[in-house]
Amino acid sequence: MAADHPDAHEGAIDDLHVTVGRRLRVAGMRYSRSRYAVVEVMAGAGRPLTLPEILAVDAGRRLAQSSAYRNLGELVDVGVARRVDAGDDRSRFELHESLTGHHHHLVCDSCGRVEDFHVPDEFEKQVAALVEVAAEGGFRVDAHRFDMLGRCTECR
Amino acid sequence: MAADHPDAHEGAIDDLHVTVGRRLRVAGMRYSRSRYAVVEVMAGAGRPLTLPEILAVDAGRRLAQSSAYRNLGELVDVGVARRVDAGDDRSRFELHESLTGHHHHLVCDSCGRVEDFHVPDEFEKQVAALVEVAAEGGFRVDAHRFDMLGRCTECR
DNA sequence: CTTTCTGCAAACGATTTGCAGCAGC
DNA sequence: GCTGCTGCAAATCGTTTGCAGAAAG
Repeated sequence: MAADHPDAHEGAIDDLHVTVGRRLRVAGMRYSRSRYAVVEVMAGAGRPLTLPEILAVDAGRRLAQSSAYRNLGELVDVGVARRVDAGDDRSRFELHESLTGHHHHLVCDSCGRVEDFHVPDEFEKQVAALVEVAAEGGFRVDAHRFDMLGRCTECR
Repeated sequence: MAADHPDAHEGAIDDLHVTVGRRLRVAGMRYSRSRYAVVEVMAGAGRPLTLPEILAVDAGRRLAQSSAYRNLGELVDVGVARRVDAGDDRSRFELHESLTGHHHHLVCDSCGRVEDFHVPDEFEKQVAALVEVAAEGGFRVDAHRFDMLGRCTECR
């Protein structure tokens, strides 16, 4: 539902894989089937997924847990994926914002589910102002994170 | 913001301990020396601390790691402390916002250090508007989290 | 005294890593 | 063939938990 468009144009999912393949190659890595599958799953989710969730969706492929973790770590390193923290003990992963567009999250304290949430430019402008304030204090801001925590529709 | 505690008056540190003691008592718990020490350390830090940091500051008291974790968990349960997530693998703890006031964080990606950061009301108003949007979508927002990630003065 | 803490050590669970064999170019 | 990737199992590491003895009230 939240699989909106991101940057400039970017048409189909094909472009996504082309881009991912390029980023991996630049880093001297191969775009193996496992990695392709993991990217495919994240692209189709529209929200950050835990590793068990990624393995489940990709069930038919019998990808080893350790390989999935390894792949995700590498995808994060080359700027294709991002690790999302939801407060519970497990990490979640989503495609990097350079591929899906800047957004924030709604985190359910009950079930842990995380949904994407897009905010108006107005809000981001305010953030830009705060980045300035932080810079004046000697802190160089590279990114920001805004999450709203509460109860999702299922858990209310 | 945050679940308001009726006894959340801000003032001297004495008041802090009185308040903490009351909240624990209400929950049928005692304000033991260990818990007092942990609260004291957090109050003096002014930023979220990891468990090793808390134990270090409180070195002279030889508090067992497991007890510290247990105390912190309980303090979180009774609304005296809050667990802060900084992206790395360890949790950080700070006094609950009902005791210190609402604020956000600056997180250093390099050293992991987390600093408190207060934002103008203007910003919080925007957040309130977003909370409305989320509510319309069926998500009940109980709290929010805004962090700016980057390099602190030490690590630039 | 009775109930709630604490310390110690063992248990946990998510994530990481060493290694031998398989796949990609 | 090289080189990099995968599966398997063992190793990590922060955090949690079971218990018996030590405080708090």
